[in-house]
Amino acid sequence: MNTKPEVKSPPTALPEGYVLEDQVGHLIRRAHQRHTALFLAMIGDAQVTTTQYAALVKLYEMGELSQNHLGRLTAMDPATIQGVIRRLTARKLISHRPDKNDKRRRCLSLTPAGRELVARLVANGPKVTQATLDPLSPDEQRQFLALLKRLT
Amino acid sequence: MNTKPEVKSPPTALPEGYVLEDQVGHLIRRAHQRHTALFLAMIGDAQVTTTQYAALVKLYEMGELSQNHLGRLTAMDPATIQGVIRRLTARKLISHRPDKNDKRRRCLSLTPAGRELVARLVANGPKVTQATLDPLSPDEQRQFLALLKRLT
DNA sequence: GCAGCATTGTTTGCGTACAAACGATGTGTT
DNA sequence: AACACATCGTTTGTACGCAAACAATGCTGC
Repeated sequence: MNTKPEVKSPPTALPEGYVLEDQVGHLIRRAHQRHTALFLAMIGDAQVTTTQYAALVKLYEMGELSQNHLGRLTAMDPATIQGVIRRLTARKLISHRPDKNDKRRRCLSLTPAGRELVARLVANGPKVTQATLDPLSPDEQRQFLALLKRLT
Repeated sequence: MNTKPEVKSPPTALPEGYVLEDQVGHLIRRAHQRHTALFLAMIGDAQVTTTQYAALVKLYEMGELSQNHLGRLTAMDPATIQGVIRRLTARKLISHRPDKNDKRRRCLSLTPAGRELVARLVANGPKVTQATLDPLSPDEQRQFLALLKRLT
């Protein structure tokens, strides 16, 4: 028993009522962790991450897109979307061809396998959303989503 | 003639009302991105990330902690907290000594420089929180935090 | 035409985030 | 004591996330 029972108050106290666990940033981070875990557990056997899923769904929805444009639509910067697309291309879920009018661009689109995968995974999308929001009542879920949407 | 001008509707439509941008996961991810950006811009000149800040504040508050224990208190798994502590130790903000009773443990604590830094940064903590929640009214902020807290 | 500026995509470097496997140590059971 | 099992911290490998710098290409104004 060498640990002193009272290590409680630091030399300088934290600001009144400042509790790390109650800070928005910390709560958002933990909610994000929880959602990611639920997603990976529920989305299906395919090894697809949340960001990969977002890219695939957006391509499914929009058809052909340039890489940076897709990144903007899914909130990924150019360096990040580059890696995501590289991995999905390596798995033959995405194909690309040069743009006719703009030699800088890569026109991205889903392969048949990619379309098939999205069609299969998207059925589980709402289930993941529901599981994430499960601790809240339907009314609270609507409130939460409305407020969260304004914080972006 | 196989070039179809209309790439609009995918071979199989997405589920009714399924909009990627409205999914909780996507919204939480973007809120997290926004908060991180605000934090880095507002927390001060010190090059400290959100997770490093969490570790430092928790050590300030609790005194001496083992590495994994600190990880649990800040929602980081052993592999993640290891990297965080390694970097903070390299910057001489954290020191460690072996535990007398348990040879597996590293007893972590803040150095004087670490305590000084926390005391300085923590003053900006509430400002970051406020900036993050700024789009909401005070009432909405309370609602949002109460709901968010239940999603963890 | 062309000079300046913007955009596209790439690379490097750093920092989370987590799964999986590992060696060392602690603990509880028999 | 010996065994099984849990916990502590580490390492490796993969995947975001972003800053910064870069070359290639496009665009706009003069």
